[in-house]
Amino acid sequence: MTDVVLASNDAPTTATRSVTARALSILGVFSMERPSMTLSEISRATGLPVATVYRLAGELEEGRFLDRDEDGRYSLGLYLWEMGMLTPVHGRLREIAMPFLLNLQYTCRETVQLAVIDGVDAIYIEKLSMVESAPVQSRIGARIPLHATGVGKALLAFSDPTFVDTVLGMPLTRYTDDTTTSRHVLAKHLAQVVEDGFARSRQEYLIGSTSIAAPVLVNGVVKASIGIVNYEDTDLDEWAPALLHASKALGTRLEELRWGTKEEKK
Amino acid sequence: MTDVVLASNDAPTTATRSVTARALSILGVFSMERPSMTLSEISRATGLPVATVYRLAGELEEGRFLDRDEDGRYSLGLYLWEMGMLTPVHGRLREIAMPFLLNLQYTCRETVQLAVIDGVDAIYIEKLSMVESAPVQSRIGARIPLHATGVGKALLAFSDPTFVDTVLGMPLTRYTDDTTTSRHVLAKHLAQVVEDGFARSRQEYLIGSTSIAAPVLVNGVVKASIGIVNYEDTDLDEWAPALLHASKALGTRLEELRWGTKEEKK
DNA sequence: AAATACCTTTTCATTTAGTGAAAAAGTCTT
DNA sequence: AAGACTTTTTCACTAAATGAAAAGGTATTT
Repeated sequence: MTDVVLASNDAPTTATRSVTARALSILGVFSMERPSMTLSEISRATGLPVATVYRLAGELEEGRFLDRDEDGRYSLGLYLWEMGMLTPVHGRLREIAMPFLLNLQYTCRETVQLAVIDGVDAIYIEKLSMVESAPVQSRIGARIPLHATGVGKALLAFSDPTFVDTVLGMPLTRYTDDTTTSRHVLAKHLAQVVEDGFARSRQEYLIGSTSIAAPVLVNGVVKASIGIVNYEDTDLDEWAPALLHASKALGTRLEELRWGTKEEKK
Repeated sequence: MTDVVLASNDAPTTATRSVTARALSILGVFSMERPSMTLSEISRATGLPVATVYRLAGELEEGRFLDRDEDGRYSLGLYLWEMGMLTPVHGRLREIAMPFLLNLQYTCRETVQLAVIDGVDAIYIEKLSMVESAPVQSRIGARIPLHATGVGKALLAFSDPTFVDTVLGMPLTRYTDDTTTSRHVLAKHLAQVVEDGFARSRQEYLIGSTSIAAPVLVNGVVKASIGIVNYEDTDLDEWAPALLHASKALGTRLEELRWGTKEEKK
C-alpha cells in the first residue's frame, strides 16, 4: 500500500513485497546501458535471490515480456515494445504528429524532435535524424531536463504557473558551463520564450548542440513541443518560422481531433 | 510449466495459474481497439474476479505499467512505452535504420516502412508517412501477413527454406480478391522476388494499396525489409533503385556494426 | 425521490502458490 | 583437475494472494 517506490538504482533494492512488484522490478533493471543481463546480474541488480529471479524471469519470458538468447542472457522482449506502441503517447500523439515532423524535417534538414512532459522531466517521443549517432541523451524515450533544453524550455514556458514554480523550486542541475542554474535567470528566459513564441538553447545540456523549440498548444494548454537541433552549433533561427508553423499546425490538428478529451473511450 | 498460452481472445480466459501470469494477462487485454478499459471490463476480458483485478491493476498502476484517468479507466502506462524503447528492435535496429529511411522517404515522398519477422508474421517497426491516416492495419507495431504484403514477401523470399516451408504449409489467409492463397503460386512469386531483388504487392492485403519492398541482408541473412507503399494504387517501380540502394546500405551498415552478434554485451 | 442496475472498494477467513537456502548440475579459467 | 563462478532443481515452510460477499458509489430509470 504505502510502498515506497525506489527509483531504479543499480544498488540492490531491498524490500519489495508482492510477487507482482518483484516481477515488475525485474523488468525495471534493464536500461540503455544494460540492455541485456544474465540471471545473476538481475539478481544482484534487483536484490532478489537467484532462485526467485529464476522463477519470475522464467514467467516473464513465457509471457514474452523477456527474451532469452542462446547464451542465457535476458533482454526486454518484443511484446513489451508492441505494448508500448499501444500507449496513447505513441498511438495517438506520435502518429498524428508524424506528417508535421516530416514536413519540418524536409524543410530544414536538421534533426527534428517531439517531446512531452512526464513528471518534472521532458521525454523525447520522436526524433527524426538524417545522421546516425546523435548522443544517447537524445534518444527516443530519454528523459531530459526541462530547464536545460530547447524542447524542455518550450514546454515549461507555457506550463501552468504552479507547475513552473515547482520546477523552479527544485535544484537546477548543471550539465555544462552554459546551463542556467539560477531560478531567477531561468524565469526571465522563460518570459522571453513566451514573448518570442519559441525557445532557444545553446549547449545548455550537451556541448556543441544548439536548438530551437516551440510549444504545441491544444486549446491553450501545452501538450508537447517540437524542436530542431543540431550538433554543429549552427544558428537555427532561420528555421523559426517553419518550426512555429509546424507546432501551430499540429496543435490545431489535435484540437480538431479533440485530442486528450474523452472521445476515444469505449 | 506446460502452460497453454491462450491467444488474446476477448472471451474470458480461464485458468491462468501464477500471480505473475495473471498480472501480465491484464496488460495483454489492451489493444488498438480497446486502448483503455474499466476495472470490470478488464475483469470480464481476463476472466479474473474483480477483486483480483482490483488488486493487481492497482499494483501495475503503482509500478506505472498502467495509467488511470480521472474516470477510473485504465490504459497502458508511459513507463511501458519507455521500456519498449529499450528493446533491441527499437534501440538498435530502428535507430540505425532511420537515416536510411528518411533519405528514401525524401527521395520518393511516399510512405516508407521498416518491418521484421516475428514468429510467422511480419511486424512494422517503423513507418514514415507524409499523410496522416493510413489504415490501422499498417500502424507501427501491427502484425501483418508474410504472404500478402510487400515487406512480408521481401522477408519471406529471402528466408531460410525450412522456414518458408513452414509458412507455406500454413493456411494462407485471403484478405482481398488479389491475395495469393495458393502455395504453389506463392512459391513462384517468391522465386521471382529473389530474382528481381525486391517484392511487389498490389492490394493483396488492403484494397487500393500498392507496395514494393526489399530485404535487408546482414551477412546474407534477412534481418528486416524496407518497403514503399501508397494508397492510391500508383505504380512504384520507378523507386526500385532508390529502395534497393537504401536496403543494401542499411544491410552494410548493420554488418559494420556487427549487428545481432555479441558485441553489444555486458 | 425512490428503485434499479451496474460499478468500485473493502473486508477477512481460507489455503494456494511463492519462497529461498541449499544441494546438484553445468560452465568457464587457470 | 581444482577453483570460482554460473544456472537449475528440490522441498519444507509460511507469507502472501485469493475471491465471495458486503459495503459504498454513481448513474439511469420509473
